[in-house]
Amino acid sequence: MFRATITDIARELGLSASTVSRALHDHPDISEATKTKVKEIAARLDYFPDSIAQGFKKQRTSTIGIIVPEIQHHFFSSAISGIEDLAYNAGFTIMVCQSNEDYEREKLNLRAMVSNRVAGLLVSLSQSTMDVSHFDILKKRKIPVVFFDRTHEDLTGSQVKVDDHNGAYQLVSHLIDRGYKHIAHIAGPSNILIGRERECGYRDALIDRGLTIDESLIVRGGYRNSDGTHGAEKLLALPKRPDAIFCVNDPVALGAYLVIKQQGLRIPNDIALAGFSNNPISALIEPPLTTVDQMSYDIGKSAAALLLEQIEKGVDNVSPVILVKKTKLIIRKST
Amino acid sequence: MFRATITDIARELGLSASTVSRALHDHPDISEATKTKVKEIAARLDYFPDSIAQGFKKQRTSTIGIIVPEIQHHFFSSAISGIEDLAYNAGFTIMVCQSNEDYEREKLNLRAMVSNRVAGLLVSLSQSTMDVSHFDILKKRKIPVVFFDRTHEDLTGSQVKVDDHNGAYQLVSHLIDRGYKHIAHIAGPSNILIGRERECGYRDALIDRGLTIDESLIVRGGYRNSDGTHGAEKLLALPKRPDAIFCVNDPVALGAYLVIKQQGLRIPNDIALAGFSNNPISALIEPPLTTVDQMSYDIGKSAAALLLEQIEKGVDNVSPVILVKKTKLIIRKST
DNA sequence: ATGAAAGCGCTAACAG
DNA sequence: CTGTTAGCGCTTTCAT
Repeated sequence: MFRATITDIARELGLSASTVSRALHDHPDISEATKTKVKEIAARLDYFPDSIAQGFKKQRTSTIGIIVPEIQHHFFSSAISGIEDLAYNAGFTIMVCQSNEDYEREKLNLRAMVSNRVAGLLVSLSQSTMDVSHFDILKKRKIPVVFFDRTHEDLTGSQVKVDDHNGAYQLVSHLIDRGYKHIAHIAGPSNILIGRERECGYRDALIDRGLTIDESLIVRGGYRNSDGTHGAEKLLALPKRPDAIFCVNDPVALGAYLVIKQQGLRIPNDIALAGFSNNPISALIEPPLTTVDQMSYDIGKSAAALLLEQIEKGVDNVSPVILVKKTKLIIRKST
Repeated sequence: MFRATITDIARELGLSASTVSRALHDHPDISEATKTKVKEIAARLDYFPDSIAQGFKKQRTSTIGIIVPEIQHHFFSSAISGIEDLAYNAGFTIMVCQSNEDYEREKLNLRAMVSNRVAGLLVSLSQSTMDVSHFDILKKRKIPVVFFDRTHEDLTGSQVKVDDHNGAYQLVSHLIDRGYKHIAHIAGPSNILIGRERECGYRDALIDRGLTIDESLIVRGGYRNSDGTHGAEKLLALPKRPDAIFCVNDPVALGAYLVIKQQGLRIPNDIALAGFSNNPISALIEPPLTTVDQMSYDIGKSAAALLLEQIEKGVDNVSPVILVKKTKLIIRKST
């Protein structure tokens, strides 16, 4: 039940705590001789720094906070994995909260993060977040933040996302090329940019190819499985059934997939289906799903890299950027 | 750039910091009048406690540490989600590290957790962890810990897992009932208990039903997708091909699934396939996979509940338990 | 019912 | 090259 502190090492060697601290940090002022001695004793006593004490003193920890809607959503768990890998290599640990798509919980998560003096924050918004002013506190406290994937137009910090508009545009163009004429869209909520941009890509593709937009073919929901189920049920009940459905993301597409199968319809013969995100599961269903690769792991890594830069250089010395990654259309048998 | 502290509130009211601290914590000594005043000012100044300072003072934070092999594995991300939900309700936040199945990284993760003075730790071992003595530090520091899913026989703390032996036994019995005679097993590494117990369940089921065990039908690997691929390749190249394969978990089964499909074999007609964990993906492939439900989210919640109890009552006042959850056999078309 | 004071472990002026 | 000192925000014992 003994925990070695810097003072223990100092006492052992008849040095001061500050010298030991400096030696441990390879401060140039300290002689090689003492550095060696200090490190020797440190190793012998199995000393390792108390991150909490350091964080307290320095007013900032080596922890990166992450707020996502749902941890178990593949896109996010994969992004978190990318963040963790990068953070680990930079000597940071991650603290994760999930908003469960709930605005109030997102606000509390944010407080917890600030309260824990995270060095920086990585955020993907909940689908129910309309107002983003709670993030103002970060600017006030000079806490670096990078938003990824689920962003909002009123946000001022850096952002990392894929080119949602273009990804959707390409996908819908592909559907048109295949000869589909009545292409429906199960859209996301309009407060979150990715939802709006994917819908916009969908609309623009139709318009550019001379097709008319039928508003009854656009149903709006959230980003979850169940939203796909409900959306598909509505669409399939339409008097003139669509011949293709483009879903705002893969979880929604999978929800739709189940409904289509249940109703005994064949994909793509009776109705084509496409998603967005390229979850691993989409390659394995039968038929495999056409989708847009969103490079979740890379998005996580890029967002973390941007954040680390801000942490290192100071939030005031880095101007916010919006990093837009290219998507890749993955054509499979569902279209 | 102003952050209200307890001292600010104290100054504002002409009180001492200690009184304010007590008022904020609803200490019985403090009069209702001052409590009200303090809370009023606290709200006005948008005060909220500095968790780091609290943790520093109290020698323990309100953070629960989690170490898992891979965050993006559905079983783990789902368990983490369960942990986070429970932790959130109890006023804790979670800190997550992934070992990437690497023993050395697991050791460093552990240090980071201790260094961050987590209130308690939830651990699932990496597949390369043979020796678990690095966890001794937790006992020395009296840090509560609960191991879940991937455990090891030398571990002393509490554990939460499913009845792996029975789950495998039931599954293999089902295969025998179906008439399969040459049932192969792609097994996990033997250092981790779940691997050994699932294998044991497999062996016992065969023996109890009077079938002989053919060691050449047992191939050993890890817990990842690629292990399933390699395992299946070996098994399918055998002179006498097995008529069924039971895989140590769903990711491995999916790796095997791809190989079987690639080789043009039909499931289950040419060869049956079964997994373990009931990843959502396993219900959606064609044919859907027979598997064993492992209730990942619940395992996470139960482990977290056990941990919180230890944190609350003190690690010395709770005797370690091993919680074994019942599994549920999910029979689908792949068998 | 409230205050004074000490201290958790570490770092960083400032001083020598 | 090394030591002294102060203090980060909070809790808690001991006074009053």
